[in-house]
Amino acid sequence: MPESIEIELYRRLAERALDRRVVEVDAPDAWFLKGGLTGEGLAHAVVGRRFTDARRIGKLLLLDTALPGQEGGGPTVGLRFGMTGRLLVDGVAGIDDLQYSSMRDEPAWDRVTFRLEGGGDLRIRDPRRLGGVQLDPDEGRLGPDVLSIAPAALRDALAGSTAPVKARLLDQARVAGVGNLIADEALWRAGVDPARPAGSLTAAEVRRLHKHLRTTVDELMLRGGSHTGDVYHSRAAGGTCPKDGTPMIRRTVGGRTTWSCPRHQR
DNA sequence: ATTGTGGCCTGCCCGC
DNA sequence: TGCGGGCAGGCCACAA
Repeated sequence: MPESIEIELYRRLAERALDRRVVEVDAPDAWFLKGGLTGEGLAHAVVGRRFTDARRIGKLLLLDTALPGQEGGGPTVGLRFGMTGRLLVDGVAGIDDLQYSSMRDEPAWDRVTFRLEGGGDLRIRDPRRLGGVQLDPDEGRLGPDVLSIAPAALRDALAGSTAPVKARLLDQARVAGVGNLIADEALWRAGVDPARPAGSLTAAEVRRLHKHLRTTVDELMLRGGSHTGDVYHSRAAGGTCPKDGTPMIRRTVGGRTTWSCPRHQR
């Protein structure tokens, strides 16, 4: 599913749409528009403007707008992809292989399309409609981004909490961009039990988790997705730990299906 | 405030 | 071969 890794790849793809005037907006699915936004409101906000910047905070993709010849001043379009949303620019997909979604070329799943001058478009295609589009989303609600979080910031995000460390990692207000697969992979690499109270981690464990969070995201980005982790294929019945061969255990932690190694994750 | 739970969405997979 | 019940998880509303 799209986590920060996939959204970052989407962001890079979205840069192809920069500095091209939006000539039309097609938003056939009212449910997909969030925060009271309507199709008319979205069209009014962006038609005649161009996207000036493609930014990302966690799993939120942000497209800034401005009138031609101006630096800014237009609203910001926020795109969320849920777990099955894909971004397409000029018919090119940002991700070839998206777990739990469908790769079928099905235009009926296009929830919002921005048509650009000279042909071409930027569209969000989401079979399960778990994503959404919003104007000027509150960026302040998101914690530091996992791609750049500092050790001290991770420490602060975990300190003093009785919630499972995995739940804290998945809380976008604490750390932005960690999804279920990255959380399981990083905790597995760091040898930390996902169910441990977040505040119970020692300083050394937090440093270790920080290191593995960062390297996990970097590596999986190079490999092409959040489903390319070392432990990914062990997240199934009968799966064994790639480190020590111990049968993996499946639990619900932080409300999410969680796979971990009972031997080396402590 | 913090933490946990349930529901939303629907294509796909599995077993019958 | 067709059918139907679970399943997947990001996000939000709500409860305690």
